[in-house]
Amino acid sequence: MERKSNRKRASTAAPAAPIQGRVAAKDLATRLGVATSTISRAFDNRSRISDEMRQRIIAMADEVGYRPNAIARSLIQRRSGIVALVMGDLKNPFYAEALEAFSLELQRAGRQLLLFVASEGSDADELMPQLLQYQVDAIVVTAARLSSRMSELCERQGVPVVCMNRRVDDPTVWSVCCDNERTGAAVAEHLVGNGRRACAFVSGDPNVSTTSDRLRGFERGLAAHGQRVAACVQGGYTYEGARAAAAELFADGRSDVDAVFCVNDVMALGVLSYLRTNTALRVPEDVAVVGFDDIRAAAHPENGLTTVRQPLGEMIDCVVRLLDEGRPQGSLSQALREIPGRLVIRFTA
Amino acid sequence: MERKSNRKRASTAAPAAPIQGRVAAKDLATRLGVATSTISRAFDNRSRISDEMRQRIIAMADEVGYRPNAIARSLIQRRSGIVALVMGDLKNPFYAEALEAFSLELQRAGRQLLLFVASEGSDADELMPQLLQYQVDAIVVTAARLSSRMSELCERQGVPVVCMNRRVDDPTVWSVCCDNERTGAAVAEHLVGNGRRACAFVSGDPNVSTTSDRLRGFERGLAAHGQRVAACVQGGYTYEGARAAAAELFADGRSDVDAVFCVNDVMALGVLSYLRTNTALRVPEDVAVVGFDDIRAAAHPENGLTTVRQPLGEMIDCVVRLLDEGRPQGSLSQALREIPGRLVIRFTA
DNA sequence: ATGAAAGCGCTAACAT
DNA sequence: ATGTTAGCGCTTTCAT
Repeated sequence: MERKSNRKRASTAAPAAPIQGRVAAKDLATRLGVATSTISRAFDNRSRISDEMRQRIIAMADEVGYRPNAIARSLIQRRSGIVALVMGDLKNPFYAEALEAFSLELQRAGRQLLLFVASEGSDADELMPQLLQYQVDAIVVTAARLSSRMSELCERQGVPVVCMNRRVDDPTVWSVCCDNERTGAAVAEHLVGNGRRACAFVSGDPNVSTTSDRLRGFERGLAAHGQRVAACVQGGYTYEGARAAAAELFADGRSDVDAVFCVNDVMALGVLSYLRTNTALRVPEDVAVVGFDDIRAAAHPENGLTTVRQPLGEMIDCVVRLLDEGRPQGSLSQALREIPGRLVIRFTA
Repeated sequence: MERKSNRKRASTAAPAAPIQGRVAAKDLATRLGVATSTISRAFDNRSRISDEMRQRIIAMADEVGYRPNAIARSLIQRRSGIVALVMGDLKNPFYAEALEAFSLELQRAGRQLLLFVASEGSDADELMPQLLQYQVDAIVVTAARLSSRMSELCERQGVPVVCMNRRVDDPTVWSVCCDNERTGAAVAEHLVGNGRRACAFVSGDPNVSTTSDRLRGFERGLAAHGQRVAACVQGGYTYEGARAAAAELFADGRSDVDAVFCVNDVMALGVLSYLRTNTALRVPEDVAVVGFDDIRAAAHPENGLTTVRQPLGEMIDCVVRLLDEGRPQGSLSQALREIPGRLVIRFTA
């Protein structure tokens, strides 16, 4: 088996030649005295080929270490098998868990995951052109903004987009969320039901649906009992941000706030930390704290955080199913999948 | 501009046609009355092409939304620009942080990241063939085992492999680690220096270098002061596992153990939690706790965990640099890059 | 500086 | 059931 490439190897500044000595279908075909198309068929289960021939080919392939080149296949099939995932903050364990689950689910489906991280502040826009070059079959966006310009770009290329844990006002893009508004209301019910009279809200980015939907529900739930949100501060989605927010909330040392609903668990843990290490206020006696996501740390005994469990598994399943649906065809509401979340009551509220 | 594909569109069970209406170099070329090779040159900076021509082409490309197909380019250049990353447990914030940093670094270098997660217990082996099909330029493995059979497979394909946070006894594979043994010894020094007399060790998988190297250093450091490891229990790398390990360690209620060194922070936090919520032992007065990694939660005021900071940024930089080096050529020790870690003293030891 | 032509490795239509 | 042929979209010689 000699190398048959007559192309001169770039001996210039090429940063190491990664592909070399690979055996191609042609090589196998020559060795076995069959056509390359037969080789191809041996690796396609729905193809008519004799069992005996397939055996021979697979055996030889194993021997010489042949596997079909997925890049070449993608080119001709115009389907790469690759799904792009644009993520925001992996420091939030919720997204790390989501990523792990999503990756496992895709692997099971025999698809590949091309990962992009939208760094602090930046949105998904800059990454889009780069990612489309790789002919991904679909794009999943979470924890990052997606402009309508980019949505149009994807539409033109015919690439389905699904936003996870984000609701987008765009009927050409799928959105998969927890039913944020209803669960927001449920949190309010729970707090008021336990006699809380001054409920504060610690938000992330108020322009993101995840935050605004939960807040709207929370307000509605409070309003049902004649209450309003006692205070609304920004926590920037982070533990440190939430500590600062808590400092603001309980600054004078005897704020009347007796409950805090945080838009995610990371922030709830920050608030908890502040209350416990910087104030004399007791949780839950003096102040109740509620989070959102139900990350693993929420259940740790020293935290015992009351929170809303996001149905991560179901959300992921839904996302993966939508990948094969193409782009949504119907109305805005048809492009939205809301999956019920559940209030998990532990010890902080 | 009409679609020029005469290939019949599979109207069978094709799960939504992801690629459609895309504009190719040929289309651009026709519109501009130039050759496709000229289009190609306009997108290659080191190519000789007149500025004016390039302008025209780029302008038209922007107008019609053309971008070169990276899949086709990969095929001909035999270089995909894709790096595969095989990760283990993303629930450990250290790996989530590592992933985020690595992704950002690759994006900066204009390369793509194909992510694989080796699910619980499974190793990287099953993923390898699948991943090699995609003609990745290099493979980074972390938090997963890599068999020598797989290493050989990669060698045959000429694909460089670098193991991060893992030391592998294979001179054909790069290993990038913190200097685990030295820092393990430093932890022992610190504990003994503070008067500890019965130091326990909470390990992960004893067959993984990360654990065994740290333990060896720890033993050496203790031995220098005539001490030995008082007890060695398994924590399985998890918070829950570490709580169980701590329960074992302090079962009789008055174990003589006065220090615990955990092979990662997640476990150290588990031990801390157990001590604080299930025993009357005070940290650090009665028991010292030391972790490894310096994840963000270690610095949280309610934890104040003394730990070893892994030089994550430097490690990532090193990994990315090695990707362009091809496979290591020299001896085992030349294939190993050890980067100094640093003991960060907070309040638990 | 640009064009023409070959071909990366594979699959799929069309033959037999 | 297998072979022949064309071509996916691009880059890269080789000509001009």
